[in-house]
Amino acid sequence: MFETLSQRIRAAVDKLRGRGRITEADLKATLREIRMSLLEADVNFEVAKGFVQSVQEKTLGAQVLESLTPAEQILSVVYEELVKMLGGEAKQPVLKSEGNLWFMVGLQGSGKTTTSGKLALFYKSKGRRPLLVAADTQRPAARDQLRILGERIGVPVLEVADGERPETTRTRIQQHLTFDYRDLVIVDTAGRLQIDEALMGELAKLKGVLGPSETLLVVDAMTGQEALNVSKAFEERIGVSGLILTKLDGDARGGAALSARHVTGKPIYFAGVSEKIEGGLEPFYPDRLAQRILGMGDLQTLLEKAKAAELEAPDKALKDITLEDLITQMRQLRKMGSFTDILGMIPGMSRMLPAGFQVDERQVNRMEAIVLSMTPKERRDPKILNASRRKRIAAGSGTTVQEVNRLIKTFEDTKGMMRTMQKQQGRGRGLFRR
RNA sequence: GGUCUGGCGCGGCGCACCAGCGCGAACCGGGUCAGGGCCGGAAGGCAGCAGCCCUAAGUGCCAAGGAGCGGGUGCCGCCAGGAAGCC
Repeated sequence: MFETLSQRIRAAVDKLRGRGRITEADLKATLREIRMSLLEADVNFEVAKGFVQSVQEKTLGAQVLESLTPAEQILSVVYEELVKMLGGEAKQPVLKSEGNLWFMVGLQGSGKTTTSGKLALFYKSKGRRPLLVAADTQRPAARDQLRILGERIGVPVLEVADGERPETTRTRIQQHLTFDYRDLVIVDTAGRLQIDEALMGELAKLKGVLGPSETLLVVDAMTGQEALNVSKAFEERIGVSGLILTKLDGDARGGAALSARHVTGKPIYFAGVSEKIEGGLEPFYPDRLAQRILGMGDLQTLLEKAKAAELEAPDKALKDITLEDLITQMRQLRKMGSFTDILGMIPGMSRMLPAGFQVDERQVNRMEAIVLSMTPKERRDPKILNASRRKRIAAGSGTTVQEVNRLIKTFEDTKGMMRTMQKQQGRGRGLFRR
């Protein structure tokens, strides 16, 4: 998917490559091509228009960075905007520690049932205990499908009876939970080939009775703009909290996927990337998709260059690592094994480490908890952490003020270290940033 | 009779009280509370930060609706006053 779009955008930008200067006319021509390719990819007209416009504004207003060619700069703006269009930060549905009830809605053929299975497996592998509910009261075949799926992935499936009333379904779910405790109930609702009033009414009623904590709309990415109308209808009649795009691996043009976030205003939680149940569903990452569209290789180097350029720009604030980066790194290292072992392998690293840097998994979890207890502002700018804030964070994360202090110290040290390394050789970046 | 003055009405413009919409609390608001914590042998409980949702004081937008205020306001309407001049 996106191959055509990807090629066309890159071709458009490539034309500017190797040029030292570009005029506004050049830019306009490029943007026009990008817009055309977006439209051809079936991106919503308004979205495409807005996209091109903000790229233009940003590009014209951009500060000229010496180390980047004009083409590279435009590409990086396009990338940023693309990420924004896709929803910016990746979002995930809210998971409480128990009593989660998720409603899967969508048209028949959107892959709703398969997706329910994938979701169940996804969370099962994360240590949750899911329960699938086959809630199509009219088509036994749909229930069979889910039952077979459930057996395959080892997740129990509760089937409704033909014409069963919502109240009965609710009671049966509750009964099931008393003898087999489950913390995530995924309700696979009935689907139709098209939107019809009767179905909507039924779903709305079932939703009212069950009171789901999330309502996930499954949308077939291949259906193009029509998918957006479907989304709107579901949002109006039933209310949707997030989207799951399926069949992203298909050869469709993908415009719907690109516009969905913008048009519906709902975050895309997951994307179905293969027909396989195992690993066929991935959390939706706007930045990764954007990278795929624009071509990974180009972007990797480009983003690094752009960041480096920013670092060198004298008055622009140094783009330091943030507390979140620190945690991401720690998580990765936690997965790989002992922290100190890894660092020890890097020549000269061990002596740069603050004393007492030994970290075990439990410790990393606690550090993570500390960061997670901070407000976004605090994570960005730890300087504002005064005594009362530290006290709050410690209490909220189940740690002590001393531990909070230690984390901040570690962070500051690391930051200092990064700066030194960047200044010294502009290399070594790879360790703490990807 | 008009020009002129005053009052009322209508219209316009301005203000912005209500309504509407948005933003809005690190902790010292509410809900939900991931992560982490606490109690417990366990089963289970409990407190609770961030986030998210809601809300307060605020604050911004709006000026179509409700209530009102203000004019170097209108070749607007009605009433009243009229010294001189002018038509």
